[in-house]
Amino acid sequence: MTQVMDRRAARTQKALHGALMSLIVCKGYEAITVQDIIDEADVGRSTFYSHYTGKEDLLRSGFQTLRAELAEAQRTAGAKSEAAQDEPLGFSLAMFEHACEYRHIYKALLGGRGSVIAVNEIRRVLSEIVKKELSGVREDKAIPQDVRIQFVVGAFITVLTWLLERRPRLTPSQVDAMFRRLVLNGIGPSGRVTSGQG
Amino acid sequence: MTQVMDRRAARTQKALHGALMSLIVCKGYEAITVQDIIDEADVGRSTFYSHYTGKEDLLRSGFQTLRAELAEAQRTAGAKSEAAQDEPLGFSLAMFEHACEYRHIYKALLGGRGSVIAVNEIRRVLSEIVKKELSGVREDKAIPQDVRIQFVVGAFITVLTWLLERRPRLTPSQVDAMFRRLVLNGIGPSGRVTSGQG
DNA sequence: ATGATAGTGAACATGGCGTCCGGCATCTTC
DNA sequence: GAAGATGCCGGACGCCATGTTCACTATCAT
Repeated sequence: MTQVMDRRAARTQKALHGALMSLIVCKGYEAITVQDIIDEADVGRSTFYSHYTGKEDLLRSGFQTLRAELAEAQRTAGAKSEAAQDEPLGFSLAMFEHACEYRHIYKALLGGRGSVIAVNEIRRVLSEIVKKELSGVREDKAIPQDVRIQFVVGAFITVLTWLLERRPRLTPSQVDAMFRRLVLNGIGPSGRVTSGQG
Repeated sequence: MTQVMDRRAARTQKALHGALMSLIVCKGYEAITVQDIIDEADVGRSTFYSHYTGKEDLLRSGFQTLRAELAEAQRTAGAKSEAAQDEPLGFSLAMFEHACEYRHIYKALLGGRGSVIAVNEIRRVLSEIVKKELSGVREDKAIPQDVRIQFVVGAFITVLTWLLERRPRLTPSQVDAMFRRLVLNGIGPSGRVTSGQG
């Protein structure tokens, strides 16, 4: 797939991806038209369609890159601190750091007018990671493993979205601590529950 | 707003809402065109645009009804079992029951090709409910209240989506138990339970 | 009965989508 | 390095959905 590709084609695809990213940051995914993309990338209309079936296809193909980058981030983070290896959910800190680095893109993708496709893709990538992390955890309760996986992924996206939209200035470590607290302990045990109704 | 409305206008709006719901179940929100809606509802094109600015507006207006219905469900559920009042997150069981009753609609709205708008609206409605429920809980940790709210809402939607897409045959009670377990205790400590859970 | 209010359906302008074809830059082969 | 093959380029075209307008008709209130 990533074989010797015509230099022209490579240049075109790179330009298209870059254009899409810029536009996502500028005006959000939904509002982007194919015309915008080819205009920004400065390529012909038919060229676009000879590479991708539409803007959705282009976006999806971009997530191949993201997947590789995340895997890389996981690897380097694992090497950096071995503590992360031991802890359950060791992936989260590296992920938060990666997300903070590409804040503007993640924000546009996850927030307000983002696309369902993007969120789903992110969910898929995260699910794979979490699945591996949870494979060593005992499963004695009545909660299926896939529910647990989706629960963790959902919580991560929740915290991440909140971070991107409300508190840009927190450090990844602080956010990670919140995330782990929520996922590992929930909201019940730590805070004393007095009465349900206020 | 809900004043004496011209019988004709009322009939039209009802027909449009019904048509939208049917179509959502049939082909999913995204694939619906205005033409589909007015065709299904058997009203003129200009009539549609005299009531709503587009299909998004029609959908949003439908959530006013949903909001009222949920409030009603909360009330009747609260009256039915007083245990739900005492427990934290007493809203969840009634919500799961409501969702199971309108399974096909929720599934089309939340699942695969659903709209961002619908999910956001559902999140908003749920956030209000959860906010009230959590108002009595102490907040001494480093986790802001709004994060906690979004965490609960996210977990609820996660479990609900999973229920709708994977396990249609579980009872609301069973699903509710799973949800509470996850939200209150998390996935970390294998058996640690502080609050008495059945 | 008579205005007033609301719905009807066809036609129109707009704009994005996806395709097609003539033209040309780049790669291969000798 | 020249000539043919490859395949990208870009403008033009048809299609479809959107949202608006207008002359006309049906229903409501007085």
